[in-house]
Amino acid sequence: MIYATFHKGRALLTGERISPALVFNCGQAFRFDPFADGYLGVACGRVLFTRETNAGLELSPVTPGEYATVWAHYFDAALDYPVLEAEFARDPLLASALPCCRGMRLLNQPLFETLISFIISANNNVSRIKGIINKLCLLAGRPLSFCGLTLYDFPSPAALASLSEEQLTACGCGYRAKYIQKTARMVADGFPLESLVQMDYAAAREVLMKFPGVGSKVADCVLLFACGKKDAFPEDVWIHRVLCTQYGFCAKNHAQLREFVLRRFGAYGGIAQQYLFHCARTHKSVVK
DNA sequence: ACCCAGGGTGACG
DNA sequence: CGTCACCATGGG
Repeated sequence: MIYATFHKGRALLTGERISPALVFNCGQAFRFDPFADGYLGVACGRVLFTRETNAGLELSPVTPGEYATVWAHYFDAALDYPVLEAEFARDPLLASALPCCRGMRLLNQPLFETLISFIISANNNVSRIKGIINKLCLLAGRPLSFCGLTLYDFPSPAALASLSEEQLTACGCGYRAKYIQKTARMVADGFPLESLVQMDYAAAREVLMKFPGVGSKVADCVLLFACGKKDAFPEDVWIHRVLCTQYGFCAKNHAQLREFVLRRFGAYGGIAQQYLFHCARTHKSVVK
């Protein structure tokens, strides 16, 4: 259980450990970077500075109202991670991944931003993904000020849709420029993205995969990181190697993967995936 | 020069 | 349903 207290424009979260370094560097979010003794970034249209202290996780600038309406959900405060991890620990292989994931947490991120970000992620690496997104924000995002600095919000669907393919290519989008433009236009033209949250996993996935540049893996990332579908299990090259080498299961298609994952990890398989993914990526030799 | 990165698309069997 | 060439881009 997470408890929030407030003092002088800051929120202090206690009860469950949340590590900004882990949360913002595990490949789920691309807009937070080290700043001073914490991490600074933009999410949900606001600048946020986070800092891990002995007392807990500090968030600023945050009012009690903003925490209640925005950040509690963003940091997935309703889900008890220690309880979940205790459940995970019953799986010996997953248990061995827990130590390198202390303070891990899945964020509930804005839908449009997540959709575009993971279209960009296709056949790409994290540092380049961050660079591309940063340029898009600089070009078409609303400016936000913080301590004399100017940061930029992620572009609205309309703002992103208004960019030319040349502008998108100039940001480093490469062959994904067309996908981004088409997807942004579909959303700007009124596609009800938020309706995905109410749909079940299979239905929402089917809808998402109709967007250009969204295939099996990107759809699962959006479902897990922005639609609250904790059973979505994105399978990239890393997690494929983990399942294959450690679990002796090499999925041949999505149906088979889903069956295995549900049986092995249950309704929170997507979170298990994130733990295994992060552990594999930080100890490359284990699986490579 | 080659390989890889949180893959998707389209063509073809 | 499965495979496979191709797709920009930058860093190792």
